[in-house]
Formats: sequence, C-alpha cells, structure tokens
Amino acid sequence: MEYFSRVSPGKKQESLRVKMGSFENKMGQAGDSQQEAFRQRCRSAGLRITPQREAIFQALTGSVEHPTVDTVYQEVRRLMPHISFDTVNRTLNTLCEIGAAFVVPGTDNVRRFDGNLSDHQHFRCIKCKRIVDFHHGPFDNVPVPDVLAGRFIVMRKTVCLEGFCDQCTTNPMDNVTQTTSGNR
Amino acid sequence: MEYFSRVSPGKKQESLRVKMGSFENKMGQAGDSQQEAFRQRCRSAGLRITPQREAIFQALTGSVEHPTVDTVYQEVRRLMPHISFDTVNRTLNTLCEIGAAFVVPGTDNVRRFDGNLSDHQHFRCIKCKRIVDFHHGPFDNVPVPDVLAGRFIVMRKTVCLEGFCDQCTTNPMDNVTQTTSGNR
DNA sequence: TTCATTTTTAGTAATTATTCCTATATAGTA
DNA sequence: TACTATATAGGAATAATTACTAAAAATGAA
Repeated sequence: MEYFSRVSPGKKQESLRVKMGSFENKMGQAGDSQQEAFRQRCRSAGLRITPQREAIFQALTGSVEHPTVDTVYQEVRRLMPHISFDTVNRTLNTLCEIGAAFVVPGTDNVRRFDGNLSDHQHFRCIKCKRIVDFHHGPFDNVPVPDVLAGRFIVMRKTVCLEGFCDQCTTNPMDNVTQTTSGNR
Repeated sequence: MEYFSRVSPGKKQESLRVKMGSFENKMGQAGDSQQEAFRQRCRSAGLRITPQREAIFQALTGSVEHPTVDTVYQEVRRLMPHISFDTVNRTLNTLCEIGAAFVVPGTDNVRRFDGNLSDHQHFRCIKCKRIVDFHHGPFDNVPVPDVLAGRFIVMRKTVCLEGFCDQCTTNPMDNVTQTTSGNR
C-alpha cells in the first residue's frame, strides 16, 4: 500500500491519518512499544505526532548503521516520495532535542545519528567507518578523577573504542589516518 | 618586525628564510624543541618545511582552545597577512595526516583541532563548549571487554567527560541540548 | 652559488552539508 | 465541523570544506 506524505501545495489529498494506521501495522509487535514511547516523548515535549516524524524515527531506530541525514532521507522516501530533505534534517534535529535520538560524536564532515536510546558504547572501525554498539557495564560508570570532580560538574562519561572490525582485520593497515586526539 | 608570507603572483620579494629566523626568535626557549620535533616529523613524512606550516603549527600548539580552522586562520593572518584560508585548512589536514595534530571528535558542524600530542583526555562543557585537556593515568588503558578483544582489533580507547565547567556552574541548566549518544 | 625540479601557496571558484524562508497542509482541540 | 498553532514541501541561501592553477619557493645537486 502506497504511503503518502503531504503533496504539492494546492492539492488536497485524503487524510494521512488512515494511512498512518497502515504504517503502524507494518511495524510489527516489537516496534510498537518503542514507537509508543516515542509518541509519549513527543507529547511530553509539546510536539505534534506527524507521520513524517514517526517514519523518520522508525527508520533511525531500525538502522544499526548510525546513518547520515541523507541515508535516512533515502530510506524514508521509499515510503514517502514527497518528503523533503529539510523535513528529515529538521526532524532528526528535533529528535535529538527531545532525547529520542543523538548525534554521534566523530570527526567526519557529515553527521551520523544514533537511535539506540539504551546505555551503550561505540566501537568505531578506522577502516570501514562502521560504528558498532556494545554495552559493557563497567563503562557506564568510570570513576571521575577527584581533581576534576572538584572543579567541574561531570554529567556524562563516555568511553569509545577504535580499531579494526572483524570485516577489516584482513587488511588492517590500509587507508588509515590518525584523526582523533586523546589516548594513543 | 613584519612577517611576510608569499606575496601576490608576479611580485618577487626577499626570501622568507631570513624572516623565518626572526619568527623562530619570537617563539622563545620552551617552544624550540616542540618546533624542532615538528620539523623532524615533516622531514620523516617527506614534506617541505615552510614558514606557513611552522606558523600554523605554532598557532595550534600555542592554543588551549581547540580552535576551528577560521580561528587558526585569523591568528596566523596577524603574522602573515597574505596567507590564504585554503593554506591553513590544507595545512591543518596535513598536520593531522602526519600525526602533528588531531581533529577533536565532536558533534559540531565545524571542526576543531588539537595540537596537544601527549596522552590526555577531554572534558567538554555542555554550556560554553570549551574543551579542557586533562590527563588521568587510568584512562590511558581502560580494560577492553573480552568479548570485543576477541572480535575486533582495538587500537585506541578514549574516555571523554562532559558537563559544566567551573565558569558555567553558576547557570548549569541554561541552553542545554542533549546531542551525544552513549552513557547517560 | 646557481640552477632545476618538485612541492607548496595565493587567489579564486566549486562542491557539499546544513539551514532558512514561506505558502500551504495538517494535527489536535474546542 | 471549525479553528488555530504547528509542521511540511519546495525552493533558496548560507556556511564549511575542497578543488583548480599559475606562480612562488624549498630543497638538493652540480
């Protein structure tokens, strides 16, 4: 079933509300509670729940690739041919503002987004740039050095690992650049 | 003493080599070994040692602010009025390629650079965006979970702290957005 | 010291990623 | 059903970064 977003100005179309129902049916059981939690988060933030927002959230949380705006845009366009790039970009920013998504810290010139809202860490492959989520309990609460705890208010502690993923270990030294500071 | 870079095409000027001497004299004792190490690193990488490169490296390592390209450009222009933005940007990229500088991982749309080559970590202020270097020995070698060590080749482990710096703790909740993933 | 060669740079243009604008559509409430 | 405030589509603009190329310069050999 074709899933429409808004159409060109001046052309009234049947409401998307009915089609939103169809869209929800496509999500299956496992996604329901996540999508419902998303709607609750929108309501709490005073935001309207639009089919575009639901589709963008769904595309992001259904991806393990930490996609760029353009990747999410291509994915959502398959269901919503008239969606605009700005809607996807603006909505991803909105999701980040309400805590329903996050920009992944990195050194690329293009932003990547994370739809995984549970505690986790990232492993970044230096070669293929893949970002893999993992969760290591002790990384949730690395102890803050006393000298900093007395000087700053530490709200978050992040551990990130970098190296070569299992797919790239056959050629680990190809195409490598050192581009991040910190431990070496 | 005015410090010239290259001048407009078609206008021969006296060599910069003499003025490079003057530039070096400005640096003082503490910077000499660092600048010399930089020259060694250039030679090892097969790169020419140009006054532009020395000035850009000097501006970066003399800054604790993790500056953007434009900030380094403004700083270097004070000594080299004819330097081009592309030279600064290209040279910062070159410094990163040879390990004489690093792009700081982050979520901003503008890149920031780090000239601190020693082991250290970053504290990022959520409010004022300041990045503060610190070194906490145990963060140099956080243990990698066995399940990852068996699956990936971990080349680097980074710990980053985020929160409010001492200057911003009087108004910690102003202007805050959640934009990074990971531990919360 | 001079000359030749390769690399680098200045000035400018182009590309890419992101944001802005506004008329219209729509979600949500009364 | 109607109204209002918010969101969107289509298009334009901005900002950050990269590319191009003629000329300058760093470097090494003679």
